[in-house]
Amino acid sequence: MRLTTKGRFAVTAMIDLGLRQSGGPVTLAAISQRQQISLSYLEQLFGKLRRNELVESTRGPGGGYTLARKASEITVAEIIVSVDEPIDATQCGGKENCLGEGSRCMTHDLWATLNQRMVDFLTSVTLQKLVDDQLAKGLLVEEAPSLKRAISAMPVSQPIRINAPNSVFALGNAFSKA
Amino acid sequence: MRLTTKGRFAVTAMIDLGLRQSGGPVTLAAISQRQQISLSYLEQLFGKLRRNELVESTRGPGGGYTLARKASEITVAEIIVSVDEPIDATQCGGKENCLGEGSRCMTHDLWATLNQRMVDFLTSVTLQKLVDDQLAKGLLVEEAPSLKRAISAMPVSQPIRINAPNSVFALGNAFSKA
DNA sequence: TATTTATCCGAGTAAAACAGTAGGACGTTG
DNA sequence: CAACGTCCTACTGTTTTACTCGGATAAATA
Repeated sequence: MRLTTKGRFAVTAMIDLGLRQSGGPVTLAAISQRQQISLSYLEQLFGKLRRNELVESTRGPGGGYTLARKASEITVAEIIVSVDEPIDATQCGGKENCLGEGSRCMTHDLWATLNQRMVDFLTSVTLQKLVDDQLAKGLLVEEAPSLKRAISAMPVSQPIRINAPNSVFALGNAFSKA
Repeated sequence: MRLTTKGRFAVTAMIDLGLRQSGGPVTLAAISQRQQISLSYLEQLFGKLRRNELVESTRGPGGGYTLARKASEITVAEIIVSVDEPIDATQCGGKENCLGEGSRCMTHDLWATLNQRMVDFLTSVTLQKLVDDQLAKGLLVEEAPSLKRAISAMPVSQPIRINAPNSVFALGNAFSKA
């Protein structure tokens, strides 16, 4: 369970998808524009989401992505582990690297429990809930333009590059130090 | 709230300290040997722990570190934020960088809540509890040798270098993907 | 006073992960 | 076939992680 901007972007994009998929497949280009996430990056993320069977894709014109299941059956935890896939447990996984003794590495249980709490929480939050939250906030989802060619002359806002690993879970402001 | 091996080492070292401080100040060299953490690295960590007033130091021979408070009054959360100090919130902190609209960046509440849950949990765990857990596991804390010079000819086990960022919170095994 | 013990402290470093880009191949639709 | 849109691999710059190194400082002991 790792928590980075990658996971946040994935969740954000999935919300966007959940909000608009009623009108057929949603293109990454559209999500890219709305959410200010670079297209190539989205392609990476959705490749993983598709391989984890959270979304389905249809290619060619008119194509795009749709949710593979109902939004109420997709959890935030699933989204996050899909894109932020866990590297093989380098800690005290199976072997003894802490101290050869029979004792687990002292904090093992602590981290395991913490992780479980995080997973539990994120599992309890469905995509549907996040979508509803957005709708409740008065966000109005305008219909996708039926004219295919109406988009060409849009001012392409430059996506801002933030290149800061872990910039999400610098979530430390909740815990400022005196 | 960031979670790395640095935080884990700090907690581990603090447990070690909590277990042995009854016999006076504990040296980092001793912790280094017992917990297989490099001395220099420990110095870094304890520098932060001291500046955050979780430990106190006495210099010179016979010196070392002691807990600045009772172990029951030190939380794991404090230890972690001390060493893994939060970088300034690069997300959507105060300004609008998500989307200029009035809406917070869609997932803002989600991350804030998750973070709070993590903090709550880690705050609920005291160092005393972890120390007790270790004692309950039958770990026997041998007395520090009263002979000062009895240590010289010990086989110095080479600390293993693991240079793997985030290797702790690859805590993903609890959530393996089908 | 010299030596040993130990904490302090800043700078430096290799490897890794993060956040993204580049360039193209492949499949649909019109 | 051309436009569209997904697919895929590889590459890159930056930041962070996880350390090491060299020395300064302070306190006890010889």
